[in-house]
Amino acid sequence: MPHPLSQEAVILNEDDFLPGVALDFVIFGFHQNQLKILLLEYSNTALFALPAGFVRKSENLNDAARRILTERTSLTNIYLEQFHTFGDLSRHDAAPMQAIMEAKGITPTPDHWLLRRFISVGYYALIDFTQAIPIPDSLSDTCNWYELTNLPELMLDHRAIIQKALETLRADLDRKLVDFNRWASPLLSDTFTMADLQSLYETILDQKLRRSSFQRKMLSLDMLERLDKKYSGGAHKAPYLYRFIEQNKL
Amino acid sequence: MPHPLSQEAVILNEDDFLPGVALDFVIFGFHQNQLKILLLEYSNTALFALPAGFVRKSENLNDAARRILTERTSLTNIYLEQFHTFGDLSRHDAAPMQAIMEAKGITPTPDHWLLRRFISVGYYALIDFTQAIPIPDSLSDTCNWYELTNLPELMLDHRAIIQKALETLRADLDRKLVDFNRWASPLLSDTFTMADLQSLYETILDQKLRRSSFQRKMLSLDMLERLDKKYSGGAHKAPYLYRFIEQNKL
DNA sequence: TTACTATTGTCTCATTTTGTAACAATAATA
DNA sequence: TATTATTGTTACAAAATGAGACAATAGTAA
Repeated sequence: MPHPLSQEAVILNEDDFLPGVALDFVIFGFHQNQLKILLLEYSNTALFALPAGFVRKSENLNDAARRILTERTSLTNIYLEQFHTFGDLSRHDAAPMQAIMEAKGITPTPDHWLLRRFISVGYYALIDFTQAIPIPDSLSDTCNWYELTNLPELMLDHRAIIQKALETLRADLDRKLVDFNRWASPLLSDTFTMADLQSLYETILDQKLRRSSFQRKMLSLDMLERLDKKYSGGAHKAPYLYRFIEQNKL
Repeated sequence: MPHPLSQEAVILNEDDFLPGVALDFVIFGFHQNQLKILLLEYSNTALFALPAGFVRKSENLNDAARRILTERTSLTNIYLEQFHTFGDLSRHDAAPMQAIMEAKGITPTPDHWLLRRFISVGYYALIDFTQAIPIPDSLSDTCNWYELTNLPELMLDHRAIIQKALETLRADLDRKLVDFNRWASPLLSDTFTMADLQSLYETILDQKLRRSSFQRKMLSLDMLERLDKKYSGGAHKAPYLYRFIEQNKL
């Protein structure tokens, strides 16, 4: 059952959007040692695809990215980063989109604007996937989380786009972690333990980290504020809770 | 005097290109401790701008970038890197382009495609500016090198684009230096001394580096091949010459 | 109450990397 | 032959990181 909000988009009007430009999103969802990705599934086509959208004619590129991200996840104020723009001719294949539209009962003319070539600006986001309410777009049936290690068959070059996003996220992690607290990003809860943070790192980087080195490094970044202890009920010493220092305190 | 090649482009046809997408180029030129940038000047307008271009309908984005770069510099096989895509509404101002066209004797209709909004994909390149033969495009009078530390007034957000390109180049320098020898990039001559290489680094990073540390670091990267000494005629010990190790030897 | 266990915060020491300066080698010149 | 500027390398200090040990402690089991 498509989300009611998505109905209006069926009448997506070519004239409302910048021509030739699309946005593709690699939305990483983290929770308890799991890293997932938000994908759309199209009816009767067995095609999975990254969430995507277009730029309104009087809308900033980055604002369009935030708008679309909110439309798909129901979340606002999300950590969002542009990582690459894709423009190979091999990306252009009208067939999948045509199949998708026909599955929705639409018969596009051969020169329908959605079948034309697009340059695609790639963005990635990182959120807690339990916080989001995935909402399909007008042409898709489902919008769900899939494990990064076990992705279904994807449209066109979408797997390569995911790979590039993951590499960028991994390379940027230290530097961009500071930005997390600029946004009310629901990635970690407001307070968290050092083990929580380490688990986030280990899941994204897909490698074990040394506990003492990790703690030393994180504390040296001067971005964490130590709070009270957390009595978790576990049969062991209680860890401290931490919070990202607010921007105006830095 | 416009270059003869540029005449054909006056009849730049909207139908040949992808709509809505432009490419902007920050072409860094290095030579003997100087870092310059290639800029176009438009007739009777006192407007300077980055070289730019459009993507043909049956051309890869990156191929378009190479083509345009060659058109402006007459150089092929250049180290070229996409760094960001710009899409703010504030970038869209038809007035400068209208002034430029009118200075060329063209009176565009108000909805002329060149006056519309574009999303701009930014690329940077790094070459030896003595190797290039700058060629103006169809709308500009001159195409010349300007010192990075003393740039003229630029159109729109072009100064911010340069700043972003420079930050990216500086951050990528170590990692991307390896790519130099994939291309027959005329940045350093085929063989060079360690001092030459250090001078390149110091000019781009705009900071002095320690000689012994630099040498140690460069040699540890295992990308340089030591050749014979260079007897320069200077009253001092002759330095070794180096060359980037060819890809297939790595 | 008292062991016992799992986890935590911190410390120590070894290793590696980097910063800094010194040194001898040497190619031209005076 | 002495002098000078520059080079390649080494030596040592300082800093960063890797790897493990240790005591502290919150619960559980006896």
